[in-house]
Amino acid sequence: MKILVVDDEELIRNVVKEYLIQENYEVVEAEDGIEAIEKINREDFDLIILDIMMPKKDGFQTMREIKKKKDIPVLMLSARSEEFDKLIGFDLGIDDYVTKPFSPKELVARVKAITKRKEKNTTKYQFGELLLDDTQHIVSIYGKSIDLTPKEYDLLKFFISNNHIALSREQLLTNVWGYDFYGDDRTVDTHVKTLRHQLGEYGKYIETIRKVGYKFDYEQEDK
Amino acid sequence: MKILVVDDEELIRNVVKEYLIQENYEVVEAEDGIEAIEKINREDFDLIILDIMMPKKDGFQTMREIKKKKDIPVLMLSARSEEFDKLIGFDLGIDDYVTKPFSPKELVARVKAITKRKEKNTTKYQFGELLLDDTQHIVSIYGKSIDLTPKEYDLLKFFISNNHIALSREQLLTNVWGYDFYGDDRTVDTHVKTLRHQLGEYGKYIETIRKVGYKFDYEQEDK
DNA sequence: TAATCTTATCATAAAATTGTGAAAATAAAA
DNA sequence: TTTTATTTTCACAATTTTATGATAAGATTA
Repeated sequence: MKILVVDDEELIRNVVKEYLIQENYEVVEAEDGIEAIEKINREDFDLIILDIMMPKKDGFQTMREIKKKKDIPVLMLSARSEEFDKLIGFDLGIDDYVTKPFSPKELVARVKAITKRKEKNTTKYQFGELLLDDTQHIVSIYGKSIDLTPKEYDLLKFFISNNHIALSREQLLTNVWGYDFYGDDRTVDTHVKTLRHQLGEYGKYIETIRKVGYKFDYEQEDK
Repeated sequence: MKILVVDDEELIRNVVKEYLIQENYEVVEAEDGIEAIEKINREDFDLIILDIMMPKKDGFQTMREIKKKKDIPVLMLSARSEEFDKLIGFDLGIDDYVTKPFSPKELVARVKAITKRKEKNTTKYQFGELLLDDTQHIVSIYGKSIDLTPKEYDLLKFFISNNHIALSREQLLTNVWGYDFYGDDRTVDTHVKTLRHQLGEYGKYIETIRKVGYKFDYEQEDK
C-alpha cells in the first residue's frame, strides 16, 4: 500500500510518514499540489493525504485535478474545523478528513479504515472453490483454471459482483454487452447455458428466475 | 437508508437523530447493545452508529456480535480520544469513528461518506417473519425461503405494497396481470388460494372481503 | 331455514418460458 | 486471405406456469 503525503510543512510530513511507515505503508512526499500531481501522473497510489492550505495550489484544486485522472481515495487535512463546513456537500469524493492538530494515532486509524475498504475492493472474488481473479483475468475451480471466452468471463464477473441480486436479461445485456446491443434477449440464455456448463458443479449457482432472468446466488459461510 | 443509533444517553440520540432525519435518513434508536442486537436481528440497517461506553454491553462487544451476523458498516462514537487507541489494530471492521463532543455537521458528513458507497436499491418488505426482498427476488418465512411462481410473487408483492387496502379483483387483474388481461375474475381467486397455501400461517393475512375482493392486512407492531 | 349469492377448490387444457443443439454470422488470429 | 474461435440466432423440446369451468362449500338474507 502506497500513500502520498502532500503538505507544505516538512514537520508534518515527517511525523505522518514516520507513523505510516511503522504500519508498513510505503510513503511518498510532495510539498505542494503541483509536485503532487506530477507524482501521481508517474506512479499509482492507494491513498493521498492532502493538506488544504498550501501555496501554489490548494488542496481543493489539487484534488479536483487528481480526481479527473485517477480514482484515488483522499484524506483531507485542515488546520481549522470551520474549513470543513465547506466540505459538506462538496461532492468530489473526499473519503475522510482530519483536523490539525491531530494525534498521529488517530490519523493512522483513519488511514487504515480507508485502505481496508479498498482492500475489500480487490479484484478477487471467491465463492467456495470458485475463484475469479480479475487482475490476472483468471477463473479457477479447485485451483484448476477454467478457459472462458471473453463474453463468458464478463458475464460471470457481472453475476459474481452482483451476488444475490436477481438480474433481468435486459440488465445483463446492458451491463455485459453494452447499452447499444440490439440483439435478441435469448442470447443471454445461450451464454448462461455455456457458462453453467463451464462452471461444472458451480453452474447451479446461476439460478433461473422465471419471468425475470437469472441470479447468481452463493451463500458465503464465513468471511 | 436506515440508520440505527445506539447510545445510552437520550440527549445524544436525539441530536443525532434530528440531524440525520433532516438529511432524509430513517433513524431507529437503541439505548444499549442488547436492544441494538435485537433490532438488528429483526430488520436491516445500512449503518450503525455505536457508542463505545454503554451499560450492559459495550460498543466493542456489540460490534463483534453484529459483524458475526450481518455485514453492516459501523461508525463508532467515543467520549475520549484515548479510547481510540484501543481501536488501532482492532480489526473488526470499524468504518469510521467520531469523538465526542462532535459537531453534528461532522457526523453527518461522515455518515454520508459511508452510506454513499452503499447506496443500492434494496426493496425489502417485512411483516413479522414474512419477508419479501425484491432485489433478490426472494420471499421467506421464518428465514426459510418460499418458492413462488412468478404470478404468485407478483400478486404477493402487490398485496404487500398495498397493506391495509382492499383491492377489487379488477384492480388486482389490471395491476398484476396487466390492463390488457381479459379473462375471468375467478382467476384471481385461484391464485389467492395457492398464494395463501404457500404462505402457510401468513396466508390468513390475505383477507376475503365479500362483494369486493381481497385485502392484505398486517399490523406492524413497531415503528 | 331455505333460497340465493359469493367464494374456494380441483383437475385439466392451454399458454408461456426456458433449455438445448446446431447452424449462421461475426470477429479474431494466423 | 484463410483458418479458427467466438458470438448470435433459430427452431424445437422440455418444463413450468396460468387459465378456466364445473362443482363444492360457505356466507348472507329474506
